[in-house]
Amino acid sequence: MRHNPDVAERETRDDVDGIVAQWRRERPGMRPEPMAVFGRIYRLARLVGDEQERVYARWGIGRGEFDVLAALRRSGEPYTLAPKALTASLMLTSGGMTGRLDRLERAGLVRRSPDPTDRRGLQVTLTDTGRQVIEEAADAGLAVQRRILDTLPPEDQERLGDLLRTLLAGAAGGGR
Amino acid sequence: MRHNPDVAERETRDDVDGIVAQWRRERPGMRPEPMAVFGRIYRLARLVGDEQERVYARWGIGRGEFDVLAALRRSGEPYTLAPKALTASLMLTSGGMTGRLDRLERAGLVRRSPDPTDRRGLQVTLTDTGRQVIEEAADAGLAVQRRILDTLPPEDQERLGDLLRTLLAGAAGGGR
DNA sequence: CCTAAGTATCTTAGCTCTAAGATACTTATT
DNA sequence: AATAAGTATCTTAGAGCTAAGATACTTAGG
Repeated sequence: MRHNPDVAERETRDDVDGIVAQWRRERPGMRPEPMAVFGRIYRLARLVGDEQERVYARWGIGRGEFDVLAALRRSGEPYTLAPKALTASLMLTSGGMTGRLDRLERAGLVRRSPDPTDRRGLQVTLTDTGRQVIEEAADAGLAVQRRILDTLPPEDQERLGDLLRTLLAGAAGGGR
Repeated sequence: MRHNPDVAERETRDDVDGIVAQWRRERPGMRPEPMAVFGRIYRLARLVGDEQERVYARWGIGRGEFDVLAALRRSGEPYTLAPKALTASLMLTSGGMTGRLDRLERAGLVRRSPDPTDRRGLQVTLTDTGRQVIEEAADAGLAVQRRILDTLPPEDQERLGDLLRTLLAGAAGGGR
């Protein structure tokens, strides 16, 4: 089907184009064009996300743990944040964060200590091992992204980032 | 921060730009540019996906159930597919598909019947109610996508779809 | 035919998440 | 001070997924 000579002129059809065409055939008047964008966004998120997750497994962590370690590392010295801040920036419930921190602490990648200024609170700090793990895993995950992104020439990479920035602003702003 | 006059000239910074800048400050030489694309793809998938899910809830279904009903509806008359085919096209394990079909059958949206030509197999068929639900829910979900996509002018919408098609081909091809 | 290998579906155990709520501490009001 | 309201974290129950494997049927090879 993909190599049908009838469509050789525009050899850029993919599964998503097929789905859009099916809807058009089944329900004329539906105008399913937006699916061509969001269908691909969903598939890319899943495909690339799964591939990055397989890479992170080398260090014994999943995507969720990676995100926590990355937030701590990015925050700079002393690599310390409150669970509350992590919960907010990773858009997670407090229960989910408790679980991630339990796993990371058990693996020796973070340390929990009491907040000296507020006895309700905690501080979560990257251990030396944790810092080493996140730096190696982040480089490996980035290499996965770079290899896929290099399908596009540099000027298209930048143009794609710009279009997505605008779209994300529309989704984040309008969706409340 | 977003309305800091110092950055008024390029008033297009978002959270993802901030994350990229943090990595650059913390680890010079990391070249985190690909995150500007994939970070936004992940966020869009989550934000728009969650919003569509809230819409589907009006009909008592989640994203998973929606995808099954949509695959059946798109396939055309007689709206029948084998669980095996659904499992493959939705990239799900057989256990996950069993669960979705159980819920859909309990809700009266699909019917399971034996495959007349292969006694190992089943056929899953959309009920009349199921067909009505998927048509209404698909229109409502599409409206969510269209509202967000219309942040971009029509020519950018098309350009974005083309860039994503190329990127998805690179991810699906290279990732094996 | 008969056996071995293959295929389709369901079952079970374990994982991670959310939603709701409990606990413990802090801040604001009187 | 004393009380009420607010905040940070953890706990619990339930949903939906995957991985592994059980069951039942089909197909291929001798």
